Amino acid sequence: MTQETSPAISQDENHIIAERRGKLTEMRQSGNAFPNDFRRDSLAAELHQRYNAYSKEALEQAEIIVKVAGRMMFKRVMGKASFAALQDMSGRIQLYVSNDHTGQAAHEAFKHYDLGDIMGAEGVLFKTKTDELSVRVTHLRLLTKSLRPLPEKFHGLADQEQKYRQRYLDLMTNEEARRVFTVRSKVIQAIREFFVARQYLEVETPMMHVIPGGAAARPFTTHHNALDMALYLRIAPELYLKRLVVGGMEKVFEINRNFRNEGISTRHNPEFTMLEFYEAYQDYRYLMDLTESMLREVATTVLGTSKMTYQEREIDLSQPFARLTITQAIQKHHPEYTTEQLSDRNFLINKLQTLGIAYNAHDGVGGLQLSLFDDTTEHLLFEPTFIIDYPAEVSPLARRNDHNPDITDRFELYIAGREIANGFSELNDPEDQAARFLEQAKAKEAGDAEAMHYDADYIRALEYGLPPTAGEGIGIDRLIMLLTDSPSIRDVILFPQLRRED
RNA sequence: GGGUCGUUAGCUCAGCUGGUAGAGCAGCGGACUUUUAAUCCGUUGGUCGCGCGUUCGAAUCGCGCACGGCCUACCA
Repeated sequence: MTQETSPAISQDENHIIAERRGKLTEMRQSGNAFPNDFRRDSLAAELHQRYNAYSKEALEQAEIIVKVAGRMMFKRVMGKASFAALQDMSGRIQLYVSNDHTGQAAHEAFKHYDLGDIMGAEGVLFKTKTDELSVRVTHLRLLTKSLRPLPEKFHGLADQEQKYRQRYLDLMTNEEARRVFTVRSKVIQAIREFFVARQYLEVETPMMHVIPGGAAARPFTTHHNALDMALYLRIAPELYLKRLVVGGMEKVFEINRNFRNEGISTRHNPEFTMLEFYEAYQDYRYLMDLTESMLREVATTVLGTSKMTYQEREIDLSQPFARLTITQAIQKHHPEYTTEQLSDRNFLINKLQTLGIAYNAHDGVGGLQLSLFDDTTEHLLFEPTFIIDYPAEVSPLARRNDHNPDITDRFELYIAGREIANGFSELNDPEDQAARFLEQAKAKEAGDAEAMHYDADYIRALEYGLPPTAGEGIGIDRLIMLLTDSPSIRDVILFPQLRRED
């Protein structure tokens, strides 16, 4: 629009691009090089589904005329006849282009078409010697000239960086990439249907927050010019969704992006997709049951099964998920710790120091147990496991347990050694919430960059009365990783965050 | 941020202890009317990521930088 954007094709571009550019110039001279009047009437996969079962003879007799369009992925020229494959959104269909049926002039023109060109073809369905459903082309048109050569046809695109930067190439050439992102789309669709079927309302709350809240994380900062004020990209939608419950939306959910200004890894992208949902008059135990059914239902709907393989290990979502407290989980995997030791502050501090695990010196027993758990046990929770009874000091938005005010009615769900979900009975006591915000604000002043702000507007909302409510967040990207057997979060995000290219 | 591995033709990759860069695919020219990673003949194509150094000589050895993968840290 305003300036050349890199990577521009330079004058001394490689000969392949120069060759193709020459062909495009010829097309421009002989008419509209970018026509948009071809309409297809069939998709590749539909044709295979409907006609693969036909015999050669039956197909010839039926004389089925189809119009297909797509990108040319292979081309085999054999003198007076040729084969090519068109790839469309559903799959591939083979074309048979020949002097006899397509005409000599059109066939000669076809010989100069390039892999990657987008074309439209009309013809009659038939089956080849080897029984492959194909279109015997009568009319062929080049719809969009491709100037750049495709990645190698057999190996596809292998370079990880290029797959992420130029995802379209990955999608063009790698079936696995298409599969992963199709599954992703279907999973989100299935989740939506799961909640809508239960009378949940889908909502969208602000992405730009005046006070970032709802999670312990560092936000991205931006600035609104007209208002002349700092804004933060949201780290969680939680506080807004609970305001909606105050307003009477008793069942709400949101599937949208969160932004956290932290490191990047195979499990972290600065922007990631989160499902959050809230239901009034329910508690965290109900959420655990609901989560189990949802994951089972989504997996069954999308994959056809609730059993899957993740990085060569079996995950079975059909069995009831384990439910363990933090200390039970530690002891299950590290039986050497006694219950007495795990409730002894001095023992825990000693142990954490010995193991070289970072911990907060002000933490009580619960926080120290959690530090030990995070470092020694979390990664071992391969089978779906709910960890329950989180300490209040690390759960500033969760309701205190009725029998033990030091812990909250909260759980996290671990699968394949990773946190997938975090849910709790919501703290709806505005005075307790105010006190906890104050503690967070104090921690922030003491240097904890991830501590929460005091959110007076949220307290005001609670003072109108939040019904007893259960709420949960599920990391969608990580869930997709499990369901698609992807080792890196970058494999399930279309355009993961990378450094600038130049 | 730290550690580690990588970056060679448009793509996939070789290139040993330093001796002036190669294959397959793609491309170009030719043969071939049912191919399946089509085949056969001929052929074009390289700032070996960038910079500095060591050396008579560097894709190869050393240092620095850029980008990426993996591990790790912060986190979901």
